[in-house]
Amino acid sequence: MATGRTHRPATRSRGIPEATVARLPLYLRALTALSERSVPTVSSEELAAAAGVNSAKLRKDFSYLGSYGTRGVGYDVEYLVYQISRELGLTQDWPVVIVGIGNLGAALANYGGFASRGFRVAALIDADPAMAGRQVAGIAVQHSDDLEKIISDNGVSIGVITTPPGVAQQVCDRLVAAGVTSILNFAPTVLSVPDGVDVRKVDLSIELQILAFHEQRKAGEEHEGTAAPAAPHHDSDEQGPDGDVPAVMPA
Amino acid sequence: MATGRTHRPATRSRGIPEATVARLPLYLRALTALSERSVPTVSSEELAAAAGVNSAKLRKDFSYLGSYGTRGVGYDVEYLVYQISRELGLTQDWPVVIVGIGNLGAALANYGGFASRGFRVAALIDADPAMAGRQVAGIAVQHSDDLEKIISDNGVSIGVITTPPGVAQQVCDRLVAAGVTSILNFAPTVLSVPDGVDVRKVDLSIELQILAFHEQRKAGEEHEGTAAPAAPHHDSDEQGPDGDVPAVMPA
DNA sequence: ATGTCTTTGTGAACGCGTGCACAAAGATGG
DNA sequence: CCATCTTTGTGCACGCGTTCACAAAGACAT
Repeated sequence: MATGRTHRPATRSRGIPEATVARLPLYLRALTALSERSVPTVSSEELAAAAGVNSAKLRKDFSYLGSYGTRGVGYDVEYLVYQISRELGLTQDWPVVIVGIGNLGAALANYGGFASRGFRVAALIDADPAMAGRQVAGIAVQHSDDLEKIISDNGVSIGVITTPPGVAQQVCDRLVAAGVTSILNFAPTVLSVPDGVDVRKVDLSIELQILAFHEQRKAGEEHEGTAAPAAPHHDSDEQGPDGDVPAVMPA
Repeated sequence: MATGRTHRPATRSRGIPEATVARLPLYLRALTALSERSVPTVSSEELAAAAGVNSAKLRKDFSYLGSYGTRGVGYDVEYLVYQISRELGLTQDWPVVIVGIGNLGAALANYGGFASRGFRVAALIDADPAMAGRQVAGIAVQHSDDLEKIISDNGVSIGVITTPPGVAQQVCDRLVAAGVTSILNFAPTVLSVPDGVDVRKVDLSIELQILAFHEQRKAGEEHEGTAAPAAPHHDSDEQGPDGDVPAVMPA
């Protein structure tokens, strides 16, 4: 995970724990791979190994969905694929808009994972007039002036923000006002949204810093010297005011 | 968040809880913004609001680092920036390699967040001979034949994998064998690594599916009809064998 | 110096998530 | 029909993370 985790605090939606929901896509991916190899059934042990989790955890996760297994045999792959897909809401079509077509936005637009599994890129939106009309991943980029109309015309409820951090909150506000209730945020900003709107963030910078922490732990542990100076040197090299950086997010 | 979270199971490194480590980058970002506005001190309440967390949680987090605040006043911004940076290991230089220079790899190479905060893109690596020598973000792409040499010559310990999922495990194995001990994985694959190697994954597809789950919950709840058919229709539209997709990850 | 006011640091309780370990259930063979 | 074997589903205990609530600590004014 990426990931960060900023959405519903501790609300368990209809008995399915949040931690379980976060693992269902993992199971689904492993099951889809088995399905493509025409494997009919799979045991919790095998599937758990494929998904990289504990088998007891997997069984408990599935128990929240219902009793879909057969003791002594395992789980029917096709049936489970369908059940999980349905539970995750992937049997319906989810139109998605991407706002901010820089390097990252373009990469996501080209991302094959959108097309499969019910997600469909309904529109690409950018504030730069020079971008409007250009084709990215076979889709014409539209200007952000038309954001509200695009959202309502397409019935979009999921938005992806890949803008510079300085404008992320404004974009978010407009998306929410237009009817979007789920946001995937790639900009390094804390978004504030009204109740009922889910935000998940993906933050490369944070992931790297967490890795660096553990890396330092692994490498260090012998030379615990170098006391802290009283006047720290403020290590960011002052690369201009925040909020007007290229297209992908700065630290 | 993002991300998913697959690294150290429950090991608390020297008393700092994993959950706290994951929030330190958030605090650091908020503090850096304050620092740029020359704000001298900040209270736990203000800083918590800026970072989007509970103030009690923030105070407890900081208490693991030591007593850096002043009662009745708050925290010294500059001092705290330094302390957190040091704790996260950001006062040293971390050379990073990116393997797989497709759309996403290129986007990350251009990502400003690398340059600041101690991270430096030491090399870009791709398996395609046609890519070798081309400049991406001002850095020459090198062929993956030289992966081991690049790692050891630059003393790289952090690797970023943005390859198609079919080759992610091989790339991972080679990175680890060459000395990399922290991996940020963007490929939708479960990587298996030996003990002592940290893996964090960022998975767009999983994040979207989690959003879809909650979105379905919000929208539904009234028409709980449409019983499950016995023979599910296997909704992925069979877009070819897994493992040979463009450059960014499929579902 | 003393009192008041603000804000930190933390003890304690609670809830969620994880993993063990086993009983129940069904398949399979004789 | 019965015995055996495999695998699920889950009760239970434990540990981590979160939050409340308050005592301790310092700033500041008088």
